[in-house]
Amino acid sequence: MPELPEVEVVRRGLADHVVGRTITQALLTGERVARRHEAGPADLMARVEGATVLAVDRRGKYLWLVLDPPDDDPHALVVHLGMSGQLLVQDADAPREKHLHACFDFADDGPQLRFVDQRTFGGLALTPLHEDRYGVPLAAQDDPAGHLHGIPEPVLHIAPDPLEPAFDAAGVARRMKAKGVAIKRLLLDQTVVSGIGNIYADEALWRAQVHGLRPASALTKPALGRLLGHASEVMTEALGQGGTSFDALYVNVNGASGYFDRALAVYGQDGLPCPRCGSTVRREQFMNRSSHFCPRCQVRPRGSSPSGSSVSPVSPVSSRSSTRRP
DNA sequence: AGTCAAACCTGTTTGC
DNA sequence: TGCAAACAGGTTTGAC
Repeated sequence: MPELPEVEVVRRGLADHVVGRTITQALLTGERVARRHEAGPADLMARVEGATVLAVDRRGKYLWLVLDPPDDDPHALVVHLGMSGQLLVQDADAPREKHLHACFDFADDGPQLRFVDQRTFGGLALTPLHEDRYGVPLAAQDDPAGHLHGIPEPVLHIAPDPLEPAFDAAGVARRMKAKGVAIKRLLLDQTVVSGIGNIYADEALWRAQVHGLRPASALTKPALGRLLGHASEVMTEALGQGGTSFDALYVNVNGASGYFDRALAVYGQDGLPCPRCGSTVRREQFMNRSSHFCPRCQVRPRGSSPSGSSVSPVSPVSSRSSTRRP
């Protein structure tokens, strides 16, 4: 479940279902799921045994279980869902998923935590926590339980996401303004701002009426600030709908889908009318991925092919075409 | 340094 | 109908 709202849905599910529980056994299948864990899957399995889950934190698309291990050396179990990863809370006797790669049992004999991943771009790693470069304190004073927070090693290079207190929109806008690269590239660059993927990049650009190929330096700082505001807003709205899912691959810890796909303006809507002006939404390849945009609301920068002089005015419409999902 | 394509995978949809 | 190609929410790597 890739982008920020979907990962946050999972984080909340884990906070409800695994915090406070003690792991009695971990079972990882194959080498690949722990390929980012230097010491290998056997080491990971051995070291989480007996650990209690203190909290579940997230930055961008990364999430991690803060562990209180028996040897008192604070660590986090970092999870990235990749393109198709799922964390599921399942009864121990529930059938084994086809792409199950990791399974955690708890001392209370309650439901298991399972990591299921069809495409195996996701994975698990056990790493120490570090002081944040961006302002999250290693020991969170405002945590009533006194739990250790901070940022795990594989997440240190990731910038804050728009939904966390450490996010500095003006600072990000300033950094973007200094670059001559396409604005969509920066929205997707997790070291500039994290959590935004292909869906919410396209939706934020549409809301801001900016074409993704526009050089960031050609936008004003206020315009960049507005774009980041739209990104934050669209992801908050998606979170309120349980995230975006087109199929059963993107589900919460209970296996349920979110509903934000019904509210998408451009992503996956090629050939359908723009909800704002009625022009036909286009899909084009740029940056090696599909980009969806309204050719009228989002003016292509000069010089980018195909030459964009063929945009004809279309009278505004007040409601969506019937070809859209009702 | 910055940009691009390829690589990592499996499954589904689309096109001939 | 069958088969192949294209495509999918992400990140990292290495080659220019």
